[in-house]
Amino acid sequence: MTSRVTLTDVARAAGVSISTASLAFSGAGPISAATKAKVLRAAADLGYSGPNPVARSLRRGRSGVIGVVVRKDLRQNFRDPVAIQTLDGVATTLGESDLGMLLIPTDDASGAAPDLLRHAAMDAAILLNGAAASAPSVRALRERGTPAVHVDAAVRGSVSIRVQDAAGMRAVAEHLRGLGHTAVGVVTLPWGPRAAPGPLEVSRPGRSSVPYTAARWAGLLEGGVVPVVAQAARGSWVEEGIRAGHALLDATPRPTALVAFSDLLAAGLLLAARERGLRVPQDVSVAGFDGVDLPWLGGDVLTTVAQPIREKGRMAAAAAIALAAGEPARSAVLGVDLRPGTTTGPAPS
Amino acid sequence: MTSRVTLTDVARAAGVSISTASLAFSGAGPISAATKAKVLRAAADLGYSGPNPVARSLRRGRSGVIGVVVRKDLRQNFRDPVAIQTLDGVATTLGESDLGMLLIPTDDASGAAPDLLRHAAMDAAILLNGAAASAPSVRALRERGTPAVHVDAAVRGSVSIRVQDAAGMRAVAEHLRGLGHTAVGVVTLPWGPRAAPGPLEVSRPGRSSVPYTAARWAGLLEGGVVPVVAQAARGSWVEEGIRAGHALLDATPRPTALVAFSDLLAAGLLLAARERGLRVPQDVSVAGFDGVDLPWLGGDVLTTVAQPIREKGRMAAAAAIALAAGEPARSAVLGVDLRPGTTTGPAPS
DNA sequence: TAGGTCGGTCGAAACGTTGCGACATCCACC
DNA sequence: GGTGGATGTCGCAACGTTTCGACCGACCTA
Repeated sequence: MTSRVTLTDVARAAGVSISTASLAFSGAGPISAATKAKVLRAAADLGYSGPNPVARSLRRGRSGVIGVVVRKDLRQNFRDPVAIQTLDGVATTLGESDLGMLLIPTDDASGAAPDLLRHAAMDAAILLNGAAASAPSVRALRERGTPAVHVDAAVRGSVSIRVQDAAGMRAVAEHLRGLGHTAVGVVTLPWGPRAAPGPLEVSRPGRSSVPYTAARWAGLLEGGVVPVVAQAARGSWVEEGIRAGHALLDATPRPTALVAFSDLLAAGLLLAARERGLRVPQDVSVAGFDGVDLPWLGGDVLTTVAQPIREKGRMAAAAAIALAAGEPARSAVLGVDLRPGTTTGPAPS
Repeated sequence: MTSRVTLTDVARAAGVSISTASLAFSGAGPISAATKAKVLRAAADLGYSGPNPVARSLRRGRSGVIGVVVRKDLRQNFRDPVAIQTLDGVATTLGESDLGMLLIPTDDASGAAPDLLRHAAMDAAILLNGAAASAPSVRALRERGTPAVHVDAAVRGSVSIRVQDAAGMRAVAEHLRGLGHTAVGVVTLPWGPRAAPGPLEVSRPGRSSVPYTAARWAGLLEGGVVPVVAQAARGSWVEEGIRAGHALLDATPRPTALVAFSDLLAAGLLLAARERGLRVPQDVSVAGFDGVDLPWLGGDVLTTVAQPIREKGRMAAAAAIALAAGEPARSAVLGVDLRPGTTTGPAPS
């Protein structure tokens, strides 16, 4: 039902050859103004709305679509301001090049890549958020020969766009040490696709299989902070922060500072502290990671590490565009920025 | 660079005709197990990863892609839990049919439909959130002959999926009247693409050009509540709720109840009231619309009208799938449900 | 043994474009 | 007046698939 009328019909109606009619639309190649007008006129008369995109793609060998691989549960995915801003950056840059953005939800837990990923028409793919960098997805793209850009994860032989996770967390650690904190509690992002959420053995937590989670933990240690108690979250959600917050504040001796691997988690920590009647930062300091806006936090300004999220998305899109065109693309690691707020202060004596 | 090897190569390598090789993949039509295995074997050897989706689409006359038209600024769009859940519903249902989801950001303000909307390959389109139902987008789809499903907006001659906006707001109005409130302040969703945000003339506000905003306002009146003061928001954001909340609470006499056209706005109202040291609901009642989770609200449970957001998305997707297949689809208006919480109470005497 | 059926395979014709090379036509210039 | 270069226009061959109808054995039934 799309368009029954084709370029052939238009050409016939205009009294020109198909090639000429094509020129009138593609704009590439010499064509007289008169002929062009004649063709466009005929097209309008027939209700022809431009060349069939599928046929054009086939002929050109490019679909004009970039696949964006996201977590299956969009609800949880998009509840995360980081994911949203990344996506926004991607959309902005793709839009500037008039490229389509095909959303491909994948389920990390299931062992197989979705059909869409294996069969949809696309010139390149962007795997968002590291989480989607699960083996099946990556393998499926390899098999298809579709070039891929990984965000927040380094994959051998692929382009990746990341931020300085370790350095950022190191800065937080040093900030807290400078304030005299020695008893620090931590809530991390999920430790791995199949790792259980909840208490984490602080002495030897093992290495997280999520690249940025591992890097942030490492940064903490590099900065000289060895957490006295830690919790792994199920996701970057406020509720998880609240839950973890209570768990961490139950520890004895009570930590004087809490660090979260995301701002949403940090917000949860803050709320948990408030629920217990603890003053922030007098009784307990709280720091996060990401640098997103949390307008509902009230007067507090969260101490956090700002990462250039939107820029990350833009760079990923730019890389994907290059790869789609057959050009090389470079990986990048973007800088982060410790932004002290009102939620961290000197350790209580 | 996608796949240089084609079905022709595979057929040759397997020693069968191209048609037979095609059958081995499409599965449609009779083919002996032996031949099929032979073909798949040859395909694996050559690194052939299945039929080229573009060529298949051209031949089949269907692209397997549904366009989803959203507001240009994804950041603001996806900050809205309603939009996200709708999208989640759409994604779920499309995923079940292995259909692709092409995100098409549109700028309502600009007069033209984006190139993507006019030229991308898709079998049908879903216009989300009413906001995207601006004339240029709709016209562009009409011209292309692409069937469209409108969410939260009724467009003549198109399928639309909506909720009972008026009835929901009427229920809120009756609820508040039952509690004895007579001085009610309101913050609405944007009044129109070009309408100025800020104070609204309550006696004759004019008709909102946004369908659901108009319907909710009408519902309020039907329920017997004539606002004593009103503010139009710029969008469904907490910050706007806070701003509007202060403006509304500045009115004299101060309203005893505040109604918001969305839960995010209601959350803002709540925060504004708290900032002023007002007790909710003893000093002022607050009600919202949507029924989304706001885990960071603290102990309060917002009185609101729950709408089946995810279901709305699913129905829109189902309708789009039907239209894409050339089948008819029905419009629908989904029911809503007043859910009294702890934020509304008797009017102070 | 002849006729009918059916499972399996194949050729060829689309699907709707684009772009290369060929071919006119015309003007300018020596 | 002939040569050369623009300038438009056109035919034709892809692009990689699917699908329709034809074909050909083999098996079944009368």
